[in-house]
Amino acid sequence: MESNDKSTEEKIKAAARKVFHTKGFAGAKTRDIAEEAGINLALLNYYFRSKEKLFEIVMFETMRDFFQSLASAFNNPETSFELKLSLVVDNYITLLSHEPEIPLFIMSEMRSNPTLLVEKMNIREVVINSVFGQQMKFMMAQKNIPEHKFVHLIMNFIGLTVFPFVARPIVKSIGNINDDQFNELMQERKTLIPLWVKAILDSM
Amino acid sequence: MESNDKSTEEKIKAAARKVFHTKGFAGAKTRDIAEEAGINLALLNYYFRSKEKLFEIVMFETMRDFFQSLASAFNNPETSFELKLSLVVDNYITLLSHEPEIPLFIMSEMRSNPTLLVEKMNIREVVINSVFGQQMKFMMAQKNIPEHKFVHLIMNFIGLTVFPFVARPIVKSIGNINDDQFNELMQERKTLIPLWVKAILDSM
DNA sequence: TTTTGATTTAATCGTTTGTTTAAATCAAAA
DNA sequence: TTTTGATTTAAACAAACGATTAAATCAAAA
Repeated sequence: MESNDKSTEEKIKAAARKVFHTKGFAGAKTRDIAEEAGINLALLNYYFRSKEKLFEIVMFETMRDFFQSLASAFNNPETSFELKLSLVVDNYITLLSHEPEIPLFIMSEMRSNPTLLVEKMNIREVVINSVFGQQMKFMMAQKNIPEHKFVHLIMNFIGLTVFPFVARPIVKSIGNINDDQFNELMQERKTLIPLWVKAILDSM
Repeated sequence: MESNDKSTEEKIKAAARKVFHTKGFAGAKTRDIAEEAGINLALLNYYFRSKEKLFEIVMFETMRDFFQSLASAFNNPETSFELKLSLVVDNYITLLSHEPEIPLFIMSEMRSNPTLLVEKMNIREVVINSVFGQQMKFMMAQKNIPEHKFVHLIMNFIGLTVFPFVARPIVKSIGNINDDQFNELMQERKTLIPLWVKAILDSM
């Protein structure tokens, strides 16, 4: 009973994750999720009280997946700034190669829910107070780069990594490539992005 | 009569643009649009046949705005590669400072409509066959940069420019800044991004 | 076996939402 | 002024959708 419980609940959650990620909250219909999970519509409301409740769970777990790999890699005190850079890029591209819809999903839903989601997991703390953040500020001080450029560099770093997944249809069109070739390009970026970030740093 | 026609039709289209841009197709309700336009609900179907039809018009005009400034700047044969780079970045950041929701809107709707929209305005032609594209390939040849890196460079260039607007809530949170300060940062990027792109090119 | 509580289903309810209809209003032409 | 056609509105329809209900099923405990 218990094992089947978990299985059904997980099955619904996995289906909800898939449908919410690809269609967004407003575009996802409870009947779509039920069909995707292979269950009756009423089961969805039996396990989770409502569409909203189910969505909150999916959103929370998605953001956890998305920011947790960042946070853990950012706070390893053993590794150098350069190594952490490579590790984070590697983690992200690996994660997004399996679930490429995550960034667009998060950004889209944030536009409807501007403050609430950002505050829940306070990204500012994760980024600024992390070992990585401190190492980066130290390096900027060494190179006489003004403090306010910190945000620019974070934007560049995350943008170079995440943007291709957000703009995947356009990228595939411009490069005239399929999904496999797109993933190959992203694998290449694991080594290229750290080089580019360093080049940007040196140019400032 | 005629002048009032146009005025009402434009008023509806402007309202639709605003609501579609911020809520997406599925999240936008025809009643929201009617209220935003200050008109009766039935008027929407009187001027435009349906929600879908109205959406198609908004989407077409939005993509035209978004890619046309690109295309025209890309195909000026007078300007050098470096100057074109600066002009395109400047155009884009100016446009997006006024309508920051456009990129997220386009990307979100593409996920529901993968092929149709990309094919309509064939971005590949605009980018690859443009003077800018040819100048870039020439420069890459001079620097012995392998051809397949072309897509990487385009991703970097557009990503550095567009991504901050897509991730605006997160950027504002990380930088602990308000909308005005965000726009200031974007103004700075008008001069910074061309420098960074050159730094990236030199590192390859 | 019978009982009990959890799980699953079919059917339906009430609201939202896109669209239509029929009538009212208005501005210009006759 | 009357007429005509375009414009606008109030009201309602029909389908989609989120949620609930009541009954059926099933697995384990008594």
